[in-house]
Amino acid sequence: METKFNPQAIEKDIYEAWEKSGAFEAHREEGKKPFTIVMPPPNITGQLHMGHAMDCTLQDAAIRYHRMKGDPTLWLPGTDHAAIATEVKIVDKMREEGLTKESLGREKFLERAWAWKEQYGNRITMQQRRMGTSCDWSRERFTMDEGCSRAVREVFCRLYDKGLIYRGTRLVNWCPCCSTSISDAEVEYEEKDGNFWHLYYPVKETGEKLELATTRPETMLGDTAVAINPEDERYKHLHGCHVILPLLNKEIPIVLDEHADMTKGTGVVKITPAHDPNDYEVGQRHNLHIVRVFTYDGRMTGAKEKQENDELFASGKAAVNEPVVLDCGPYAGMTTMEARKAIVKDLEKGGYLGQIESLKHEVGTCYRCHTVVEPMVSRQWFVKMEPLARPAIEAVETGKTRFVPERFEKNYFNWMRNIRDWCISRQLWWGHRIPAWYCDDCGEITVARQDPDVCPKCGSRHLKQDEDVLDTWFSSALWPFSTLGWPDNTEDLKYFYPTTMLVTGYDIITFWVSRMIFSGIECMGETPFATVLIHGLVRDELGRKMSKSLGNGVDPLEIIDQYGADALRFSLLMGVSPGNDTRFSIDKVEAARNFANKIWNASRFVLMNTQEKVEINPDTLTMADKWILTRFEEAVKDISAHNEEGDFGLSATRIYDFAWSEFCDWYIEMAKPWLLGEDETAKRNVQAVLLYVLEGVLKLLHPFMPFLTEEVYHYLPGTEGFLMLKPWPEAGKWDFPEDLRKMEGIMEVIRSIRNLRAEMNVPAGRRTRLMFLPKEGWADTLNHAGLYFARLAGASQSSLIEKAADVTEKTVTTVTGAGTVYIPLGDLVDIEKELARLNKELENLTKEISRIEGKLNNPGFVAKAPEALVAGEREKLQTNQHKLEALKTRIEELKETR
RNA sequence: GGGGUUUUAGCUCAGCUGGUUAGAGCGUUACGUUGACAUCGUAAAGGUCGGAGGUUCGAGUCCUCUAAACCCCACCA
Repeated sequence: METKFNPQAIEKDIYEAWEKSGAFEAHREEGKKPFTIVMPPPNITGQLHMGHAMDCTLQDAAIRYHRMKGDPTLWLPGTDHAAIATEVKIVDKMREEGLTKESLGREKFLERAWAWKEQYGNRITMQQRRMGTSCDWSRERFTMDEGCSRAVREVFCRLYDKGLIYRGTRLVNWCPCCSTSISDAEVEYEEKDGNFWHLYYPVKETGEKLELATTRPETMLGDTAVAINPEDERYKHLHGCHVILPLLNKEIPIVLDEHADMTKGTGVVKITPAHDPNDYEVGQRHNLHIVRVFTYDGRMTGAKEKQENDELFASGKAAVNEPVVLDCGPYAGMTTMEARKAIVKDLEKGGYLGQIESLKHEVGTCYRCHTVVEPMVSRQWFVKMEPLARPAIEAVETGKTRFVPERFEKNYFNWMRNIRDWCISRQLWWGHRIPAWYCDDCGEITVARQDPDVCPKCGSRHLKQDEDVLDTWFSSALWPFSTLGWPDNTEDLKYFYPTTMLVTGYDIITFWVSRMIFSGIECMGETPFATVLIHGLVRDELGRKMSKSLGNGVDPLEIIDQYGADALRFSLLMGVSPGNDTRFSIDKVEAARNFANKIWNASRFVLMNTQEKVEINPDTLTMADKWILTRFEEAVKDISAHNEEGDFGLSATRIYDFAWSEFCDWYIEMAKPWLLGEDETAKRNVQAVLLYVLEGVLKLLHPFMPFLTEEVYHYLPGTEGFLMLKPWPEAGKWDFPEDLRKMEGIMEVIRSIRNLRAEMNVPAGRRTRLMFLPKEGWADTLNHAGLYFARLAGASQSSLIEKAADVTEKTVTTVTGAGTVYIPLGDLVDIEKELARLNKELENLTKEISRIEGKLNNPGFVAKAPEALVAGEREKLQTNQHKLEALKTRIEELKETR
């Protein structure tokens, strides 16, 4: 073994060996409860980032832990086609070549998209392999593969047949840049500077000027009413009147509606049903015309759009509330921002413009391209949410699905209880095409599992499939069961559904988690997972979100190349608590790398001293052996418990502390004298314990640092096969509380001596004699610890004395729970300094004693605190009183000698 | 407007159902290469746990109020 752990040299080989051997593959074992995770499928848009790395690490830790525990485990991987995100990327790339979607045509475009999927999908799975991901690649899926597509179509048809999917003309969020509708969840709000333009609309009947305010004057061409509150005293006289819409000179009604808030502005609102969600609803209530003035790519409509629209109406195929399109005349073809300027200017000219206030307001933007979204009335497909949301809410209320940490339930409920119908159609080409056909002859809509040849109503062959595709989340919503073979009732589906745990970030609870829950209940009759383990975001060193635009993203692969996958994984777990964001820093990675190296070298040490497998002989164990075995089992219990809870941050910290501080810094150091000594029994003892605990440490650490532990395991004598398939350590074999107590007493003595030596500036190389005046019950233990004092406390010789008076030389002293330690230091001892030091110790001790006494003299404490606690305090008091006595005696002695 | 998170050592963060003198890593200081490891060891300095009340024998931990930072949802014509 090399003196340094070199991850680059081993990771690739180990991963290939694992994968080739089939170690990742899931096996159904009837009668045993499986542990199942479906991996959140990364988008095929690019490459993995730190968020994926964390997601992946958490899942792999859970999977490896359960695999070692003997649960049949399935971790099902895959990728997501990410309709809009991928399409945007492909179009961008085409633009560089001077191509457009339209010039290429749908078919050619899709060819490109599949090629893209091939390239980037593979790149992602390669990256996942580098992370050490132990998922079952034989079951890898893609949201647009044949099976998933079949599931999508099946769900679409079922919901359609039940009336839960419908086509309707509604106001939707429209991204003019991506040129598609997007769902409510895909709108992000950003604060932007804007203005409040006050406008005057003349009242036809009275001639007065009605003042109102708007943030979007360019929509005024589409106004089909103004609203006032029915209760508003200021405008009672206007009930039933009309206003003349400036610029267009068009008469529109004044309607009475609650939406008009008397306390805001003038209490008058202009109503643009085609381009504002609230106005749309007002329009529905009052049966207003809907006039569309924007094109789908964000410009003002003109003669061309109007003509198309007129033709639609003429053909009789217009929807019930199909909007009318306005030819905006001089504004036609302008972008909305250009039109805004022009219209404001013209309003001013006409004397219709009042004051302009500036304000900040939240503006909806597209989550993909951050273009301001335009609410638009258009014909889309929707999922009726209310009936689906109800059981999904109940599933979480009743605990069938549990969020960890629990607080994220509130997010979920908040979203689900205020849910609106889900717009699922997208005006894109990359995705699952909507399985609906329109008959050119009779207008019948056919939704079918199999592509129809003829119209089932009129028998016509002139069928056209809907041009749109489905929202990418429609297929991801089915992921927990579509990937297991649904709609067929496969063996995998029967055995692994519902899955055990879903691991994901809090940012996609609404997008994804909620939709999987209602889809699972709807299609499978059962919630798709028992636990949702939520983690936070990985931020940069300054706490900022990692993003392309900031250029502060860190590529996981670069970190792996430099420090190894284990270091990266461990750094993403250490000190992380569930649901909270974490900052990525190279310092943490280095700390993790150092830890890996520490384990490597500890293993190297054990192996240099142990050539063959040695079994533990319980009869010959020393105090130190029993101590480490007991502490090991405590670590096993704690780590197992944290793993069960999905609290891997605590597990990682615990194994770090146990391995480094207790095993390396203490036990290995205490083992050295025995290994170098003559006593063969003692030597074998220590070898056995070293091997045993090391193997245990490797197992406990394996879920977090799989490569290192697997590699080292192979060097251990008497091992064969993969560590990843070995059983998880069990506690319950070793428990020596008495030796634990003694050992800790000795450790305190050693620490005190080291402390004293440092304080007295004793050169590290200078060995000194030690004399102990033991406290009752400790003589034997101290006597047997000579080797440890020699090794760990710089003792040349240690001996017991019976009374303080036996000390005849100049010494410094430290008082411990096990007794008083005298260190003859000759010339190094300055009596005055020593007295000052001891007096300070005395002071501290006195304070501590009075604190405990205060506690014990409190009748409430003695009466109400648990007995064990009170007893503990009493014992502590006693120990400290002993120390105090010893200290006082020592001070007196010193005073005499001066 | 509704909801949530965070606030603990110079920095990054742990601290489970309230119970030793509040911990770790990094950084700082001093000493140290004793054959596993300088990607190391030993020791030290550093915190009235954002503030104010309260509950309790006992509060970093529970409750109320409050301050600051951040996030989610809804809305702003």
